[in-house]
Amino acid sequence: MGKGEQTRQAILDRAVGLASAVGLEGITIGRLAGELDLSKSGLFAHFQSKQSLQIQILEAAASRFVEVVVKPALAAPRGEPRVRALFERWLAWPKAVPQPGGCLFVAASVELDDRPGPARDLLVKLQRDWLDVLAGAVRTAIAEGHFRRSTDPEQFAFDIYGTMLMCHHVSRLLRDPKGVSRARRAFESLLAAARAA
Amino acid sequence: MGKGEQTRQAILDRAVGLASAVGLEGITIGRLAGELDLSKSGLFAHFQSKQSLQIQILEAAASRFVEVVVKPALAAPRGEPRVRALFERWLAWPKAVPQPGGCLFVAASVELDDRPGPARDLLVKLQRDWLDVLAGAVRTAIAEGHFRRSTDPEQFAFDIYGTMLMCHHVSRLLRDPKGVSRARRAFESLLAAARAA
DNA sequence: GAAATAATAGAACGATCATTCTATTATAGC
DNA sequence: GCTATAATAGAATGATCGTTCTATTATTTC
Repeated sequence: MGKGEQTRQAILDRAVGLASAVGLEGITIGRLAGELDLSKSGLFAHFQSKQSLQIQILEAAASRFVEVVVKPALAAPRGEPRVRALFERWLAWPKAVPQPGGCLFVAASVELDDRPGPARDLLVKLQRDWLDVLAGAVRTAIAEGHFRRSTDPEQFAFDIYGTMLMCHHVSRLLRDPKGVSRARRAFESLLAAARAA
Repeated sequence: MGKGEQTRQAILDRAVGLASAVGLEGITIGRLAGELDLSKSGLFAHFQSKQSLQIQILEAAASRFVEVVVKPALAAPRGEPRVRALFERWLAWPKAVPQPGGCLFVAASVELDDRPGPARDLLVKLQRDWLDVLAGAVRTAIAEGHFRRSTDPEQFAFDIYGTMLMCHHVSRLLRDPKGVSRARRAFESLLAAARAA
C-alpha cells in the first residue's frame, strides 16, 4: 500500500466517524482536513469531488459493517442462533467501531431519501443487501425447522430492522438507556411468535 | 391577525415542507425567501435567528401533527379502536399535510441527535409526548379489557413506533410500496399478541 | 543517488451562508 | 387622510463552502 492509499484510508476512517455525527451532507472538506492536519487541497486531491468522497465514505462504512457485523454473525450456527447473532452484532456495532453519531446508514437514509444521485443509489443497494441478509437468515431458520414454515422471511426482516431503528431512535435522541433492553424484548417476542410450535 | 403574523405563518407553512425534504439544518434563509418571493432580510426580520426559525418550524409542525393525527385519533372510541386510529392516522399523515420529504420529526431526530441546543431539547420533548400518547392509548385499552393486563404500555408504544419508523424507512428510501402493508401486518401481529385471550 | 512521479500545500475563485444596517414602502390607529 | 409604526427591500459584512491552479515537497523506480 503506497503512501497515497495509506492517507486515503486514514481520511476515510476519520470521515466515517465524522459523517455519523454530522451527516454525509454536513461533512465539510475544510473541517475534515483540519481534523487531520491536512490542507484542504491536499485532502481534496484524493477524491475528485465531494460527491465521490461521500460515496467512498459509504463504501468504507459498508465494508466495516460487513467485517464487524455480517461476517461474524454468519459464522454462527444456521437457524435461530444466526438470526440472534445478526441482531446482537448490530446492537454491539457502535461499540465495535467508534461511531460518535450512531449508525451512519440510518443517518444517511434520512438525508438521502430525497436526493437522487449515485450516493442515494448506493445506499439503497446497501440497505437492500442488509434486509436480504436478514431475510436469508430467517429462511435458513425455517429450513432448519426453528421457525414455522408459515413465517414470512421478508416480513420478519422488516420487523427486526424496525426494532433496530427504534432502538437507535430511543438510544440516540432520547438518550434512554432502556432502548437496548426494550429492543431485546421486542426481538424475543418476534422470535417467540415465529418459533415452531 | 395582522399582516406580520400572516406572512410569518405563510413562511412557516412553506418552511415545514422544505425542512421535511432538506432537513432543519439544510434549510437556507435565502432559498426559503426565494421560494416565497421575499427578500432574505424581509424574511429574516420575522425570526431573530436561524435557530429560532428552526424551533418555530418544529413548533409549527408539531401543532399540525396534533391537529391532523393526535386529536382526531383521540376522538375514536377508547381502547383498541383508539390505538388503531393513532396508527392509521400516522400512516395517512403525509397525505393529509403535504410533506415532500416525509416526516419532519424522523428527519430532525437523526439530524439533531448529536447537536445539543434548544431545537434538540424541543424535539426530545415532542417525541416523548408522542410516545406518551401511544402508551396512554394502550393503557386505556388495557383498562377497557381489550388488551391483556400483562401488556407493558411503554413496550407496546416502542413496538408500534418502531413499525412506523420502518414503514417510513422502506417507503421513502427504498420507495417500496409494500412498506405500508408490511407495517399494517406488523401492527396486527402486535395487536393480536396483546389482545386478551 | 538521480530522474520521474506522486503527494501535499498555499493561494485564489466565485458562490452562498447567516446576519446587520439603512432606507423605503405599506399598514394601523385616530 | 395624516401620522406613527410595522413590514419589507437592498446592499454590504465576514465566514465558509467546493473547487482549481500552481508550486513545492516526498516518495518511488531504476
